[in-house]
Amino acid sequence: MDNLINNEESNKNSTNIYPTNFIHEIIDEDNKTGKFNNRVQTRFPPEPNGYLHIGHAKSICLNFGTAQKYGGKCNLRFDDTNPTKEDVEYVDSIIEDVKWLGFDWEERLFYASDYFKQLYEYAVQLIQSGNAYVCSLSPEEIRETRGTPTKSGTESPYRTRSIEENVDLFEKMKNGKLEEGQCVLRAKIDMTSPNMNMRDPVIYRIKKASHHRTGDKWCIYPMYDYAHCVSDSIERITHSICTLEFENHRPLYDWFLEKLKIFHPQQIEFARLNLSYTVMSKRKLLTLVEENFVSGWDDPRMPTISGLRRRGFTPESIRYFSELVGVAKRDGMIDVSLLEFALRDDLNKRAKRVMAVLKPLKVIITNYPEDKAEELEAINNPEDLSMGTRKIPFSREIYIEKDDFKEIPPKKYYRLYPGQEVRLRYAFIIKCEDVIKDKSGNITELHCTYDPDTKSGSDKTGKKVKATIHWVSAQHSITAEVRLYDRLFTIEDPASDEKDFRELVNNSSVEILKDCRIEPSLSQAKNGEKFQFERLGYFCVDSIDSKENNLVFNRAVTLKDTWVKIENKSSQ
RNA sequence: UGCCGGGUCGUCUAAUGGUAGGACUACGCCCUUUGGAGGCGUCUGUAGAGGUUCGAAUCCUCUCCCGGCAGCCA
Repeated sequence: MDNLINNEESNKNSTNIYPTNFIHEIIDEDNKTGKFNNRVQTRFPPEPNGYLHIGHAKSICLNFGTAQKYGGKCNLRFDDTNPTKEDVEYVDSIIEDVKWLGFDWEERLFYASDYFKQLYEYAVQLIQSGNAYVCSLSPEEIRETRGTPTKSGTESPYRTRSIEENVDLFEKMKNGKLEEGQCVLRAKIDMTSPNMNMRDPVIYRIKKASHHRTGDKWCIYPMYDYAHCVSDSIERITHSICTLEFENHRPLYDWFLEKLKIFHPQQIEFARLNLSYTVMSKRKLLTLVEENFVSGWDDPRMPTISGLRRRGFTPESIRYFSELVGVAKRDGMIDVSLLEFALRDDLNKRAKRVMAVLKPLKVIITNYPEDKAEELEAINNPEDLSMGTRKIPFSREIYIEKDDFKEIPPKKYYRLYPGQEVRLRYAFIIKCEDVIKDKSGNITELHCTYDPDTKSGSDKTGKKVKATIHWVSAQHSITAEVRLYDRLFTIEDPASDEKDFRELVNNSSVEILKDCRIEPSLSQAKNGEKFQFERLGYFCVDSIDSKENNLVFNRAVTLKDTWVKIENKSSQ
């Protein structure tokens, strides 16, 4: 009985670490039947033509996570078969991002271009077995003869060329004797197939372009459908996991491997990730970069891994998010609030608390001595007392958040207003006595009194206040820039809108605050370091623009804010 | 009008012929020296119609809806 309970417990635990999904069920079944000798080998196969985004992160976590769960391996393989679109800049960024996410491909860093020679030889085999031919139709003619989804295509007049002629022409293609567009190598399958991918798809095309790895060695390059399945086969991939749009390609994937009679991995498709209020297509992301809607691929508003990293996301939070979204074949849209939840959940446990005033309002504590300053003890993280405490300076003049004062308090407003008392976090209870304004009626400062007997930790007065607000000492605090980010698009699904996505960009997706006041301990903050600014949110030192004497913080995510909800409700 | 794949709370995702559950969101309450965190609770769901069955989200039939496919892109 005890054993049974323990087993159930441990099963539960392992389920928590590796949540199951339909792909793992397939693998379980394969392991039962011994299909791949109980071996599990996956791969993450990006094309180096853009930066990785959160959708790729899901795929990375799935592929590496699946390998981990089954004691297998996951390769990193660049699908670099189109030199005109690819670049080492992207290779480098992808390597950095996958590593940062916490995954290790050990020595298994591969490129489809590593296999160009083998791919070529296999193509010759296809010709020799009568399964491929060189087609001299123009690109336009190929398109015209392909038919449409509802109308079958017609066979190319070059389909019946002799094997010798095909071998000869293919060699000429390889040797640069023929020009781009003059001919291609095609698989000989079925021009009447209801699956367009099977209507004699192109295997090789001529591209007299320099490749970022093979240079000018090749002037013919294999197409995805051919290169991908063969690359998987060469690497002895067992489960080739890809997104739904390749489902129609699976018959072709299988066809090549059957004709070549080589190791046959199983392709499995799952639904790609869509996130609300952003776009995920590389083309659109590139447009945002090129047309300066954002500052670059790593702009903190971008859904790219590098953007999220700069924004303040942690690898842990992204991996957790990937777990939360699940894996299925149903197309869907994940609410960005789930991503934010994953980050808060992580940072709540780990981020050091600190006080920062974003929109400062000066407060003079009139009954506090002018020349006095004292140090108060603050807890670094109430969720984790092992993170210790620190000292924060307190003095007669402090800054509080403008929002924490209202001359005329709305209903349910608990913070400062004339005559009202609040506690200063880790310090004293103060009471607002006077509101000082300039000639035009703007509030310039508050005069308050404090109760010396209410010091945090040693308050014996039993006084109760409705609110605790954050603050910094005016003379001790330092100035910093803080960037507040909001969603990049104004609507949930920019891709589905009839308007061009450029028109849907949120014009106020960033607010830059230059005169924020932060507690002095922050002068030591390192680039990339993350903090909770108490009551405000989680912030990350910007890794690009922040300098020792000019700190810049990015707001990664706000804290949940009950007051905002109350405020919104009463204003409706 | 072709082929392929999908339709379970607002959003994701479980239940694999046997109590429709979880997470996020929203709302409410408790707690709180962060209006944070935490705790408790509530709301809301099997696209439709038939059928098989003691019993159907699950199997069968039909209908409806959504996505993908006509690059010498991946």
